[in-house]
Amino acid sequence: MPHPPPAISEAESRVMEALWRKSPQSSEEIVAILQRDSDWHEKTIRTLLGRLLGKGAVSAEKDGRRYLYSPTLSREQWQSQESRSLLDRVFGGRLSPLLAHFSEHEKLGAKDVAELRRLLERIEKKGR
Amino acid sequence: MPHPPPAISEAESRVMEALWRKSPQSSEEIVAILQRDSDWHEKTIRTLLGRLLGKGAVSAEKDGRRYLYSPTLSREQWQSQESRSLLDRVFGGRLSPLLAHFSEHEKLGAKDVAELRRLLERIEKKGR
DNA sequence: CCAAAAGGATTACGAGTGTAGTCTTTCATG
DNA sequence: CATGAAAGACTACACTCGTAATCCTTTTGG
Repeated sequence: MPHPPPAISEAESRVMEALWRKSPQSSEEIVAILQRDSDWHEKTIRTLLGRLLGKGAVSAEKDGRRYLYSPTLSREQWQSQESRSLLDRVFGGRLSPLLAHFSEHEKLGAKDVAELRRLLERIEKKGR
Repeated sequence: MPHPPPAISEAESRVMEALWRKSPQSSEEIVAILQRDSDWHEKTIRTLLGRLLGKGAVSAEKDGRRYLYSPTLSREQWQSQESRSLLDRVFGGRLSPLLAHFSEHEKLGAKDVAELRRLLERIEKKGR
């Protein structure tokens, strides 16, 4: 593997979000979207896009005189990286302390509980 | 509240770990511990300690000619902050997507499954 | 008493980040 | 054809972080 998985910064991840929702997209569209739900300057958004390109987290294909951008890193890959990172940094690499933490210190909604139940079921089924 | 919760960097959190395990401690002890399980230079460790002091994440009480340091931020508070941050940044602020993500993309160990089960039980009991 | 060690305070310096601004090229329009 | 707007490329700048080195005091061992 030539490239280590690119590290995406907080601000950059917002740009990725736009691309994960729809791709490919021109910078114009991306700028429009992000200006709608953030207060970033157009230049800022383009800079972030450029950095993502440099990192190889997005690719660009020429479309006439402009480019169309697409994510190279999937949202799932990114979520995995980030989750892994939290687990390793904060919870000694194990999921149980994270879960214990949530059960003790954070309130779980009905949806969370339902999801938990589904998760367990799936595991039990799979676990033969 | 005068101070927003201090942001602890990766390296700084290692120093916090030492203090969470035992406190108060002198910088000498902290340096010794961290030199044992990292390859940081003494100066580096002292710098990190100093930054944590500046951020208000640890406090120092004078003990003769030196200081004894104690954490101001608890490990649980920190874990909460970091967990919250992951959820907000990566999973739209909800726990279920995190769980769904783990169930679909990460392998869970027996311990994790057991913890999950206990968690669910506890919740069910509490939930009336 | 003096020189070295210990502890803390200050300074350093390159990479990454947030947040733009400027420069360049290229179409499109009057 | 000359201009101006749009997209991208390059530059900027302050701040955090990782990683120390240097400077200043105070204590202490010879």
